[in-house]
Amino acid sequence: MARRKVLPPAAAPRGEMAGPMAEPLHKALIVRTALDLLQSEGLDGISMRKIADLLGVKAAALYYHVKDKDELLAMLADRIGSETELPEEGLAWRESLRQWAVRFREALGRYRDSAAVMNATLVSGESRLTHAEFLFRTLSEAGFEDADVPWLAAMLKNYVLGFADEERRLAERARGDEASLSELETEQSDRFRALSPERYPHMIRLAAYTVSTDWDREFAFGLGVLLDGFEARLSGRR
Amino acid sequence: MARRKVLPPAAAPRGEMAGPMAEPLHKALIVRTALDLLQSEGLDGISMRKIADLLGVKAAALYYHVKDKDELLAMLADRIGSETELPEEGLAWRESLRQWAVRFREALGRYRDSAAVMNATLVSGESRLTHAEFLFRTLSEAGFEDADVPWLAAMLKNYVLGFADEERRLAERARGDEASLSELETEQSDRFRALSPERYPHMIRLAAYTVSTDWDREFAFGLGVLLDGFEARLSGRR
DNA sequence: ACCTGAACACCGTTCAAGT
DNA sequence: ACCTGAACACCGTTCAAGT
Repeated sequence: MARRKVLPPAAAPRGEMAGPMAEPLHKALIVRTALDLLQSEGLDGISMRKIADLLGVKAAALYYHVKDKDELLAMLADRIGSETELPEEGLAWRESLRQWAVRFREALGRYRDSAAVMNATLVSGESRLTHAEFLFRTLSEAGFEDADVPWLAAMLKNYVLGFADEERRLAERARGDEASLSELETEQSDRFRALSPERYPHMIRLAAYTVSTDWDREFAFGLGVLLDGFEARLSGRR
Repeated sequence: MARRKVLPPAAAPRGEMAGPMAEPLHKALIVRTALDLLQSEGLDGISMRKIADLLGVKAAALYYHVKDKDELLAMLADRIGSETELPEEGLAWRESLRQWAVRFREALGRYRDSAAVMNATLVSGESRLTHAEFLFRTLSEAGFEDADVPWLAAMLKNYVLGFADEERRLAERARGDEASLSELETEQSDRFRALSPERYPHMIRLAAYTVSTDWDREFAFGLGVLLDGFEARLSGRR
């Protein structure tokens, strides 16, 4: 059983900056490899054994550096989250939250199954805490009630994650089939036409809108609706 | 390796009603057994081999009745969805949607990891289609733009699913630890106290609100915010 | 300190063969 | 028609042992 020799994906920075408390070099390497694997095979394709293989090492070796797979996934989630840049200071709260959501979605879009990875783990790493702090601050300064702030923050986060997850599910259906886009659409509209017109009249009438979706527009639309709801809370209270 | 003999969970109704086109009796039995397993062990604990074991049969036998595990999960999702009763006719759209969301959440609450099961599969079964039709109809009759209806329906569905999923994640943390509720709360507030006050001032200030949550109140709150957003769309357009 | 060998206790799925 | 035996190609994790 020949083991294919694999070059580590982009050599780790091993400069003299590495002080005494230097972050365990291999942890970062493992995370990066796992991220590559996530990209190429998706969440289901990620396994301790494959990661080890890519690193030219036995699976057991990983457990010297990492507690278990869950810890690894949490680190992945934090890495993905860390790629969202916070909006600049001084924006109005609504624009600030809007930009955060847009950028968060973009970051999620850069990795396969990223929403599922985020959902599989609780907030723990530094980057995700920073994002929570940003949301809390923005909402507080906007004048929302203290008790409402964590709830609103969760809603916004869940909106983006839920949206990204749905996008992924549809994208997954397209993968594998050759003619990804148009074929999927005709297939879906066939599914709609097969429905009983007496039982599902509205679904059939609106089939056209469901079948071919402009994801960017849908995301912006939903974000607007959600932030309108936020705003209502604000003007209602004062 | 003694195999424990297990009585099938509630004998299947095998009356003379079973005509020539009778639904394959065993499909229903498999689904019920899987549902029991979901309840007792959670989504991760569900496996074809365990289901077969509970039925006193070999795993391979299941593949005579069911295409693969994904199909089984989709059937589970549809069963869970089917336990949501639609609101009565004649309610105002807002109250109708509110009730639907409350009942959907209740149905999800009756099974472990149900939100994850729903998310793992696309809408396909009859019950989920019926729910979609209900949402489409209610939104259409409320006067929303045709193009917006599917998007709004998705938002509401995703709100409930996201909420239920978050609830589950927190509940999972509690499981296993003995003093489930209060211990979890103190543990969480310890995590907050450990945060750097310079970096996370708002998170620390609002820790009390994050730590002990009244899930019912939070759900109702978020639902109100979301429907406010819907309403804004309506009054803006006309 | 860091890694391997080997094992344990699992998976989903296929398929020829039995009844 | 319905199920079993047996195999294939996988999993995550542990732990004594090697260097």
